[in-house]
Amino acid sequence: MRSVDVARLAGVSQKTVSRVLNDEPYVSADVRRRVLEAAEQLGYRLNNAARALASGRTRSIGVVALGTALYGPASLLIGIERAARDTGYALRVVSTVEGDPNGVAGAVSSLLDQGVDGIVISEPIDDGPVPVKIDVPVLVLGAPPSFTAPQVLSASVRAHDMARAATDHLLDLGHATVHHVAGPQRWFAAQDRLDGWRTALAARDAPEPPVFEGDWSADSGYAAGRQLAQTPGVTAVFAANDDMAIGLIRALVETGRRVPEDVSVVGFDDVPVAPYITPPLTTVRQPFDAVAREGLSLLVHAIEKRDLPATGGQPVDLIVRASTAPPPA
Amino acid sequence: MRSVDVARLAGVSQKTVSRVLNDEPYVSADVRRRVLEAAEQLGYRLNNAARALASGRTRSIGVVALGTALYGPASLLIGIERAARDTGYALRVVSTVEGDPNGVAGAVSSLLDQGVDGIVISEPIDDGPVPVKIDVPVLVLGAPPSFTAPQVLSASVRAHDMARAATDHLLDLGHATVHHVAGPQRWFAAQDRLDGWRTALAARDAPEPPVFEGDWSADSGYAAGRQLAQTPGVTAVFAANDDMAIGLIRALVETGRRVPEDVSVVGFDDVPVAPYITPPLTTVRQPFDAVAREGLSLLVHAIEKRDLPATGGQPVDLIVRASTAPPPA
DNA sequence: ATGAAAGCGCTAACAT
DNA sequence: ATGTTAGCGCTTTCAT
Repeated sequence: MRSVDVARLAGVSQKTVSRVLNDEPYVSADVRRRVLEAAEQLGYRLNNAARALASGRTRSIGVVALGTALYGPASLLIGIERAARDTGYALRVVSTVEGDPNGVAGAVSSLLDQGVDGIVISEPIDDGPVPVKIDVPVLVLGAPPSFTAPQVLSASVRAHDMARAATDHLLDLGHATVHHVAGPQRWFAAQDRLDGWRTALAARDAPEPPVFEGDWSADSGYAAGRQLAQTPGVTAVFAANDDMAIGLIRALVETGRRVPEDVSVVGFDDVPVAPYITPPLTTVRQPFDAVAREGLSLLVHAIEKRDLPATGGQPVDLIVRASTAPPPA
Repeated sequence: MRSVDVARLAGVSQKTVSRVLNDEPYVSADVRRRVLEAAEQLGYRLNNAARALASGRTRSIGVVALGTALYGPASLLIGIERAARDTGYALRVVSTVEGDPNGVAGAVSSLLDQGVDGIVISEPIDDGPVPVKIDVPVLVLGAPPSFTAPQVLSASVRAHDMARAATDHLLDLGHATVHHVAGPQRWFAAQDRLDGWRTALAARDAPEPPVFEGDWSADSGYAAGRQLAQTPGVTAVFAANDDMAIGLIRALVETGRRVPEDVSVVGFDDVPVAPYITPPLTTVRQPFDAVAREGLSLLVHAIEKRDLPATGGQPVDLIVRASTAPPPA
């Protein structure tokens, strides 16, 4: 079934059907109603391929996501989906696998093959340059813009500020310094958090202890914890995500350290179980939805060159629970 | 740029370019090489909209996902993406929001508007009938087939068997019965787990205690735990997911019950932090990737009417850690 | 306010 | 093994 069938039934031209279905002006109310009725009756849907071919626009946005169910990336993806839906764009998703040599470049290329009006690269890993010629606007969420494209937009997830707030919280409590269990440094997200931590320490002239680099897993947090437990003078640790914080706490407790009496721990993300582990975890919550909305409105603006909605910066959301306390006397 | 440009550069007809780029037979090696070179040199990509329009196939699969970052749904989505990619289909994602009156029907409709060759409905919520005429094959993951479509396939996530194994484990340990903290019963996934639990109890003639219904959150598990703590005779609890199990354990511990000495707890999912909470959680691991691969190969088969790869059933993966033990004497 | 005609860039069907 | 000819079902452009 095609729009001509609808046209015939409504007694108008095919073009008029097109006008009505695209909400174009200059259609009389009566004709509009008749067309809508005919379409309804026929169960007609516009053919998207034909639309895309004729107009050169696909009305879709491609997302390069990380192929992981980790809370942060997964939440951001959900946020992007919601935001995209609100803008009227469909979503095409490709994910990159860690260690894939093609990485982001391959993912972007596959989106370009599919045809998209814009691309979102969600918290990419630092894979080196992306050697793909991109001719649509690109939004990079949570990484420095480093792509070859006519328009590269970026929206910050403000991980730096949040990491700084987490570290400051510990410093405010009286700790002489704060240790850091970092995420894998190939991730920009991990780099940002480490930088924020570093900035906070520097601002107070606190010594910067060596960093433990994990891989986001509770497993790696646990390993870091075993080492930290043997390191003298550790009274406060900032972990780059909650999972590592949880592994860390487990290691600390197993080796006889009390949390928070002996060692304070702060996580990052505020995963849903954070309030229910022992002890309830102090952490910082990322405004995924706000970041996604803000970023997508930039992207859609770039695609359509339309008016840009104002965006208010999000406050950093530090959630103090029971895993942090002043240092032991 | 169009394929004719490539054809001109390679000195062949446009159709030959089409042949080469679609890996069709009857092209000489030499011509193939020349075409590929010309395409490469021009940075040419096939126009997907034109392809779709001409062929009637979009080479894409639509997914109706749940708009949540919960570990289970998120993992399944990742699995679907990976599996789809392996089959050569692009992915279009729409998510349903809990409580959306349009629900699955709206999501499916939007996929149909976009144009997809097949649809995957991932662990849907029981929203009642889906009043959409679907003319492409539909794969339903983890729910009874209840859609109007020419071909409804379904792949089981085997939650029933897994719930049964979890319950059996507790019964094997000597517990007289097992309490259940269920997921929201509007979710088929929650219904399945409850059924599996019920089946296990019935098979041993164990009494079936009243069920606590949570909402998957640690929060609701905690609430159930506070109540369970006041219920006499509770020595074993099976929670429908790990998050609820974690909240549950917290409540139990807060009210002076030891886990597992007084009360054993089994979760469901094997979230990454499960080994690191206190006590390490006994749980059952879902084979998301296998389910997704199996389901998608069914779907692709239905789309292409091609040979169906053999699929081996997945064994139930019960992971016994420290949260379960025999009942107190 | 509405319509007619001309593509959009491919694939399908049919030559050769 | 390669080329030719028609569409696919819309939107665009230009009339009216």
